[in-house]
Amino acid sequence: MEERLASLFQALADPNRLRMIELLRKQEWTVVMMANQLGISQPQTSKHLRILYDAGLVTVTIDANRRRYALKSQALEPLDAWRTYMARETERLDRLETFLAESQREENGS
Amino acid sequence: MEERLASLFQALADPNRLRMIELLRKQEWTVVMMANQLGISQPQTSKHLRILYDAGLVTVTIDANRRRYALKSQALEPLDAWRTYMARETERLDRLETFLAESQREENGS
DNA sequence: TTTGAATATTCCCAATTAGGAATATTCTGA
DNA sequence: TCAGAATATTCCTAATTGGGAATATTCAAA
Repeated sequence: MEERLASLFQALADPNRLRMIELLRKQEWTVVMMANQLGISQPQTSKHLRILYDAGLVTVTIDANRRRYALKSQALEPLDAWRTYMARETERLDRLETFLAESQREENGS
Repeated sequence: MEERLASLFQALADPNRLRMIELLRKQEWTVVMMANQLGISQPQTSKHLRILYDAGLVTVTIDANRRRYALKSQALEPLDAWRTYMARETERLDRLETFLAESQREENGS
C-alpha cells in the first residue's frame, strides 16, 4: 500500500530533483539546459532525470538529437490524496485538543 | 532552499514511517504499541520514530516508563505549500495543452 | 533493593545512492 | 562519411540507511 507513496516521496527526496521539478513546472527542458541552469554535471542531470522518469514524474519526447523532458503533473496527485486522507482525522484531533485546552482554562477559572 | 523540503520528503520516504504517521493521525502511541501494530521490532520502531522526531514530524511526551508519541500535524504544511506553489504554473501549462489539443482537433476537422 | 518492562543505542551487514570521471551511444550537419 | 554535440551508462568511492541482534538505560512495582 504505502510502498507506492513511499517511493514517490523517495523520488522527491533530493534538492536537485526538487529544483528540476520546479523548473519543469513552467516548460520543457533538455538535459544540457537543465544541467546549466542547475549548475550540475550532465551525467548527474541524466541520472536524476532517470529517477524521476522511473517514478513516473516526467515524460520524455525524443526530438532529433535531444530529449525534451516534461512534467507529468498528475503523478503528484497521490500526494494530494494522502494529505486529504491525513487531514480528515487530524483535524478532529486538533479540534479535540482545542476543546481540551479550553476546558482546562475554564476549570482554572480563567 | 529545497534542502528543507527534501529532508521532509526523505523522512516520509519509507513505508513503515508512512504507516506510523497514519497511525498517529488518530491517537498517541507508545513504542511497543506501535511495534505490535506494525509487526516490526521495537528497536526498528524506535529508530523510525527518531527519524520522524528529527524531521519535526512528531512530539514526545515522557510518561513515567513510556513515551507517548504524537503527530505534529503542522509539520506537514510545507508539503501543502509546495503543492500549491507547483499547481499554480502547472495548471496554466495544463490549460495550454488542452487548448493546443483542441486546436489540433479543429484543424483536423473533427 | 531487586526484577522486569519500556525504550534507546550500538554494532554489524547488505543495499542503495549521490557524485565525479570516463566512456559509450546516437544523431546532426558539413 | 566524419566530427562533434547531446545524452545515457558504467565504474568507482564515500556516505547513508533499513534491519537484526545485542546491549544499555530508565523507571515502576513488588
